[in-house]
Amino acid sequence: MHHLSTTLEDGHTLFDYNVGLNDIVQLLIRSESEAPASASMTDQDGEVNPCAISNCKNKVKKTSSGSPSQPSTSSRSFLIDPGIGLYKINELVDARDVSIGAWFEAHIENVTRATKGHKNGKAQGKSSNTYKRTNGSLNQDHSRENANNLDSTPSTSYSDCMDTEEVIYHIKYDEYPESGIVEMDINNLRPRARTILKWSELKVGDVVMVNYNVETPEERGFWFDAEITSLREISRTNKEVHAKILLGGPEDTINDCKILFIEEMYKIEKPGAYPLTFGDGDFKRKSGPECKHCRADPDKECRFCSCYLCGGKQDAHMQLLCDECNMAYHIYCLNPPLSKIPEDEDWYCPSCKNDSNEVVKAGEKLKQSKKKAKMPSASTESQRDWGKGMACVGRTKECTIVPSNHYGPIPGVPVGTTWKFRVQVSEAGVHRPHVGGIHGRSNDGAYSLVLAGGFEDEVDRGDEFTYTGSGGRDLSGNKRIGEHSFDQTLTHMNRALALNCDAPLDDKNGAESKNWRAGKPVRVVRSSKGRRISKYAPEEGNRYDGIYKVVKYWPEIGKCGFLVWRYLLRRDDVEPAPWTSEGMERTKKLGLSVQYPEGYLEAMASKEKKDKVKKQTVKQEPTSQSNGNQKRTIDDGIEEPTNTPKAMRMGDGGKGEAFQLTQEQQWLIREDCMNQKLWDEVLASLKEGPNFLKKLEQSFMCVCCQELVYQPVTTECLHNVCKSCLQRSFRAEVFTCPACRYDLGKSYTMVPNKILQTLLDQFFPGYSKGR
DNA sequence: CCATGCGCTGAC
DNA sequence: GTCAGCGCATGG
Repeated sequence: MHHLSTTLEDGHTLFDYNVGLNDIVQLLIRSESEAPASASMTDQDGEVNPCAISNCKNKVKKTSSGSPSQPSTSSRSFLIDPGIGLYKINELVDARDVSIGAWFEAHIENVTRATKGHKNGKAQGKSSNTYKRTNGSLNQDHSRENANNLDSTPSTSYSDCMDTEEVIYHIKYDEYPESGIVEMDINNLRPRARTILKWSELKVGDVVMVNYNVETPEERGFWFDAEITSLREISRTNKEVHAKILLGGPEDTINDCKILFIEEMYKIEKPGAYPLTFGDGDFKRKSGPECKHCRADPDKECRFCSCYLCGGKQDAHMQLLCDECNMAYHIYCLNPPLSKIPEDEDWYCPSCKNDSNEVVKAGEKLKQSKKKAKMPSASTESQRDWGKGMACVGRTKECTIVPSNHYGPIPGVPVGTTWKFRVQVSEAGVHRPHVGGIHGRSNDGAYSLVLAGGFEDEVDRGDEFTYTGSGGRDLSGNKRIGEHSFDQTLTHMNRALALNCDAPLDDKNGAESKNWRAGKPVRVVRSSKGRRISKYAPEEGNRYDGIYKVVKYWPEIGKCGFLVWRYLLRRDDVEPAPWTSEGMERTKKLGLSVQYPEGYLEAMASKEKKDKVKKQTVKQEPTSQSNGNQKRTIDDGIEEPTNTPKAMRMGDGGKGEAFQLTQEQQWLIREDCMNQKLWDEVLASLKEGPNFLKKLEQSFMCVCCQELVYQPVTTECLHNVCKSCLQRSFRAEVFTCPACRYDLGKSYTMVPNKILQTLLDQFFPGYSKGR
């Protein structure tokens, strides 16, 4: 059983929630109308003495059974719901010097668990009375007639309650000389708080009640006492608040929690010091002169009914109360004044009012972000829909089998693979930037580049080519490429590419490698745009041509008249180049052809068809409008294109060349006997060539992180989960298999499957980088 | 956050 | 055919 408790000033502990089913707890009740300072209420140990409550007998409400005579017993059991430790007394059935509706502090002192089905529980022998919860409030059950004879009929209702599925709590309080039955309205639990705080009043050191959105490593969704430790103003009505969450004893305190949201904010003062009449929600907009707080005493200052602007209490019916700060305002004191009370439910005073445009209402999407507002499109009146074509689309997929800083081939992407658009090349992970020519990191190296014939003075001999760095272009006017207008420097991507060369970096004269093959590998993509200077460029789209190495790099004055950094790259790949006869044969075998974005060809075909129709019958009205919201779709043509190009039917990957396993891989697969079934399935797709790797990736995907398993633990139930994912699960005290919920047991030892890890590292080189 | 960028397409 | 100028991904 987990206790969440709060220590009161008087040293008592309040259990705030999570009192378990059938728990028996001890409860002390004290009256707010009887000052706790009263000597009769506090004994020598400083204990609150509940006897004080029964001292006054002038307000007696008799039970339906009539007699208020009480057996002298030392304990009582009551039913309450778990809560904050404060319960509202709705009905008094015994002498209490309190008025109906007053708030009491209930002190849960001790919790013991009663066994379900145990008829009398621990309360047996002592008196016990139980209440059953119905309709969300506590109603005394049919044992009420036993109230005056509890000892003789100890809790017939107790067993009744046990038969129900309701959660029942027994609260026992000590040394109560006269039996009394207090009905508790558990739906109206209020925090032990006294003063409503508004943001402006909140100070470091205040203790407030918070619930739900508290960022703590513990569970959410409960009430906490939070002692404010820091405050930072974000706006007039919003603050970033950090607090110390007080769960229970000092060891249960969580020191620095960011409070995301304070549901209700009350300052907790001395327990029992303030009549708890606030928070009923009915003083938002007053209709009469009566104020709950000052009782409309004209001499009494009251922030709830004195106009914040004129200070007057008059014309209460013309006062508005701010929903945020609860301050009162005469409608005629406002600037501009209002002629009548607004119909609208919510009203915010001038200092709390927010721009309604900034408010995100239920069901609405977030308002345009700052980023969006800063975008060039926000400040032009251009009507062009940039999202319609391929000019400005975003990715729809992301390559995750290798990290973005992966050197070398992308597993499953053979040389010769061709994509129509650069964004697809990015999605495949072959060359990530949409626009840039070089992908790299200035302190690491370059991973890939695109040959697109941007510089006339570049030479391409297929297995060797010269390349020019980036920069030196005038990009004013929000361009992505532009005129050469200044010298390039060996920084950013230029520096990255230079680092690939197996020679110490020299940003003045350049450098040449002694052993060019020792340099870092660069994936090279040739674009059809390069055709103007190179016969090796593909006819259409962007083709992956394999791995090259940087042989040397040097600065020179280019044809453009400015200094450029030039690089010599040489091919170093076992896969044949696409333009060789061997390569062409392989391309054919693998069925590699230009890949188009999903739906692209259909859309193009349907657009062409429409254009024809338009041309032929100019008078005819267009049939449908294209959907501007659908990116990646030139047109939402539904009809099947009449002559779908061959490439479409090919799909991706293609078929033909079977995937070859090395001897070692075959042996390792046989050794991984726990995954034999999975391997059998995967090996069945060996003949599908590149699809084999896709199948492999699917079969060994971790159910937790949805990525290829890393340091896989093969469970007894034959599932593969990343060790770190499984550890996370165990930390959350979930000791079952994440895939099938098979109980692994708390003491399960996680042994990574090294054979599987070796295999996956071979098939997907570098995938574990950054994991 | 800001700077960079060998694409892409509708409008002219 | 030419060209302005956009979103987006990426690195720093």
